[in-house]
Amino acid sequence: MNMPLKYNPSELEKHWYNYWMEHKFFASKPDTRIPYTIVIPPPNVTGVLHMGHMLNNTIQDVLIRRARHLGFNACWVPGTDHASIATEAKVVAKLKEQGISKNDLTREEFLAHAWEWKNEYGGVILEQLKKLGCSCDWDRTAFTMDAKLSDSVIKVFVDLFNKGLIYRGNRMVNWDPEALTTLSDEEVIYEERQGLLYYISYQIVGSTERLTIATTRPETIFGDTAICIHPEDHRYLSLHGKKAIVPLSGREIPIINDTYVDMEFGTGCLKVTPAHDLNDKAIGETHGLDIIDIFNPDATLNAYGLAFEGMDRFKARKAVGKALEKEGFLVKTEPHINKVGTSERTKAVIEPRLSDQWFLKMESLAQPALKAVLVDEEIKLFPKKFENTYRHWMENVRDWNISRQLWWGQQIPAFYYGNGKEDFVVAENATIALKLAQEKSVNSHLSLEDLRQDEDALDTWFSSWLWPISVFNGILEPENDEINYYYPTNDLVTGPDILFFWVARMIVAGYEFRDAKPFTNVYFTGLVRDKQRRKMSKSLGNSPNALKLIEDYGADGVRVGLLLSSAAGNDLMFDEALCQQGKNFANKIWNGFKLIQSWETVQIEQPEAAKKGIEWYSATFDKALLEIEDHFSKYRISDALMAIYKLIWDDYSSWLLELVKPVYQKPVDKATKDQVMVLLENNLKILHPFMPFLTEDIWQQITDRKPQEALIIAPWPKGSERIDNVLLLAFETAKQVVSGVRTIRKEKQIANKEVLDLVVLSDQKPLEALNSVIEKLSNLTNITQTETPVEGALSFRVDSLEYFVPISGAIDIEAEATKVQEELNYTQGFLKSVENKLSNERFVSNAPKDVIAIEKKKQIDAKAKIETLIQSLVYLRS
RNA sequence: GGGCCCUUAGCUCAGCUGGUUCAGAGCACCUGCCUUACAAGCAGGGGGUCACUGGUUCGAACCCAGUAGGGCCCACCA
Repeated sequence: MNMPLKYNPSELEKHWYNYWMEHKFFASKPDTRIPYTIVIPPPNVTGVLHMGHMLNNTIQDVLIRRARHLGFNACWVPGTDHASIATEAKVVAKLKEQGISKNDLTREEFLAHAWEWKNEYGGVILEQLKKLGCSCDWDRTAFTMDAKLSDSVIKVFVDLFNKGLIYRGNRMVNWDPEALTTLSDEEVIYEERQGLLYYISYQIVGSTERLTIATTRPETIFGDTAICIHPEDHRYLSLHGKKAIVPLSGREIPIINDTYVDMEFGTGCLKVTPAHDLNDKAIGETHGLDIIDIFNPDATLNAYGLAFEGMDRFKARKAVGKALEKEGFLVKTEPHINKVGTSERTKAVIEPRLSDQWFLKMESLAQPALKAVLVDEEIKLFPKKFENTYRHWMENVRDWNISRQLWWGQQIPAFYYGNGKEDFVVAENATIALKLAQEKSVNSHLSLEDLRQDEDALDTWFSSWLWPISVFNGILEPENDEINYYYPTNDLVTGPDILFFWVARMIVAGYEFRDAKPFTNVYFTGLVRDKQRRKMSKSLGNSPNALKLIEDYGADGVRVGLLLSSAAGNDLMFDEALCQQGKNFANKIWNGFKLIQSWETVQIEQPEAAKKGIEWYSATFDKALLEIEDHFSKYRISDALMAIYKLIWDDYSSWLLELVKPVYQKPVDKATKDQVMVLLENNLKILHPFMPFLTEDIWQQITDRKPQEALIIAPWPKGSERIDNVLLLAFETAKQVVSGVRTIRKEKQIANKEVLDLVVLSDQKPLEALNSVIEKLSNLTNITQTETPVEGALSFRVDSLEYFVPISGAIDIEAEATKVQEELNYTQGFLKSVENKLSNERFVSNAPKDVIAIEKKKQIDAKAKIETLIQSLVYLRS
């Protein structure tokens, strides 16, 4: 067979992906096997693959492929999220480019554009996942606005409303003036901003007195409806019951008392603007204050802003400041750092705003979800530290604002039939709504035309929180076979940034709608950062092009590169060099295969060295397998990969292959080739989840295979329960001897080709078992034993035995003696510390028996070694 | 302001119930090698006061307290 010299990923990847698809290896249907299910965290439908997705989905693919090897019915459900706010913003921007304004379109027209956009670009990211090798069951691809998923959302809304958990309320909400919608608390990111604290003086009505307040937002004085002071503040006792005049507008507002005011801050006087601050609103409610909203939805000032009407809030802030200064109301300004809420999506500064919104009561819903993670441990979070964060959020969970002033999404199924506050009904559709409305209003003449559906859409997360259920249609048909088989799912792999948005809410939804957890394990990946530890972001332009990486390094190389340094929960400092390492690894394996493949076999006896080597590698493999299992069980994916990496690179390639390799152009015995091939196959099986393409390719090259023999579904190797530790230990010693000879070769510049002798100084029966291994790897003619030191030879020590390599030419006796002396000094020091320990009575009486035994063995070994060292020294200097 | 976590080799990180798997790994680095599978490689090698200070202990990277630095989450102080 002709093999290319180097591994060439791009063509092979396409080929094998098609092969897997063609034979439906990714597809899953309920059967008698145990299911293993993952639902993908659905990426934004209009998104493109970035490094976070790559990491995330590689891990999922590793888990799902491993589950397939282990014989589970593995099902990975892919899909996308409609991402209402982000997608709507993109569609609006695109329309704007075409000269179309959203305001000129009807809801239906706009949605038509949005769907068009979705249909055009919606599949892109999923196609990119295929390039990465993701083995999703693509027939199951779901979208959060598919008919069934949307119907599920509506059903759930109606259900929760009927349970009294959803309510409509006029509340202070987070308003994004750019997206023109409200945001949930979770979508607001607080940032420290340098600003100014303005000290403004207010005239007291009917007096020449003035009082000074401190504010960061002078533009909101037009919304002031009171000045508030602390009732016990001695400075202001005279002001109780008086009124003040708002500068610039001239309105009279009351001066009120409330213990909320912090006497220490600013001047101890607080201006109260109930429409634009949550606390002010609370004060306003206790004191029955008016509410004056001074902003338009886009955060420009409205008519209350008088001369500043139409001006943006930040421009208005400066302008008002100037006007106040000009009119003599501004006492001073001070630099001041405050925290400003910004929109996660648009980065716009959030404006607290009073409006009618829909809310979901969370407190009772949170209880089972809290218990499941923290008490029953039905759901495990990896790393565990996130349980603290989870607890904190869940215990202080606030009602969830679920309405958004957007069109792209599920429209809120509330129907209004009149102008009264309670003149609405909630129902799955207009027909049912009409019936309910007729009953509620006691007006049987109401018709469909009289109903107005709420204009708002639901928060995207209000559909994705159902994802693990709704992809199996478990809301609409709660007893269908699929949901009963696949739910609860097994693992969820996602970023910690959506712990609250998504993970916590899915847990809530799971218990509320299925009375069962949505998944068993949650694995949180780290954030992908660049080498300078900066978050990867579009604006910084530091995010590499994911597809370009796959082109350059191969999907397998990129997968390895990403996984190698991504310990669970730690951020991953992405460096392309890691992908290079992955690519190198692929090439290494490729070449290893090429070597075996090239061997001609003949019927000759298997060399002893090969036999021993194969035995040893089998044991090493079994041991590694246990270690790998352990890593997987703890979701230490990176460590599992590293264990395989070292197994294949060091143990398999550097030791085993070198050991069984025939001399150039000489044939090899059949047993060796066959056995090494089996070992290679086992390597491929455990590596396949990480490097699916390369491994499948080699697997199929080893021999012609039927589809049912494909590597992707090959059973995971069964390791031996008992590991031959004696052999492993003996081999370690042999390796050290080999290293010893190699070091001598290197130091004395003796070519590898030159055959050497090795003499072991020992009065005991020497260990001959692995001599064949040592001879082969060190290129020795034979190993002999002696009871006296060898003259004119270089020496080294392994454990308590001394080895001699006789060489022609002069030996630098002094150098040899110095080397021995140094080792003697070290060993004597070591012995002293051991003996100190052993002569310490408290150690002997307190330490466990086995620890003492170990120390005693150390003592004996050290003593023996010292003796041989002294002998050598005496001999060298004689 | 409250809570959680981190600090180990040049870099990224392991190090489990304190004791020979305790000072490790990968990469990077240095020195030889184009030795016929692989220079995308092979062989050999150097490198750390385990952030700092104190305590507990026969024994501390590991437990406790404090200090310094870094990160994350939560929170309405204008």
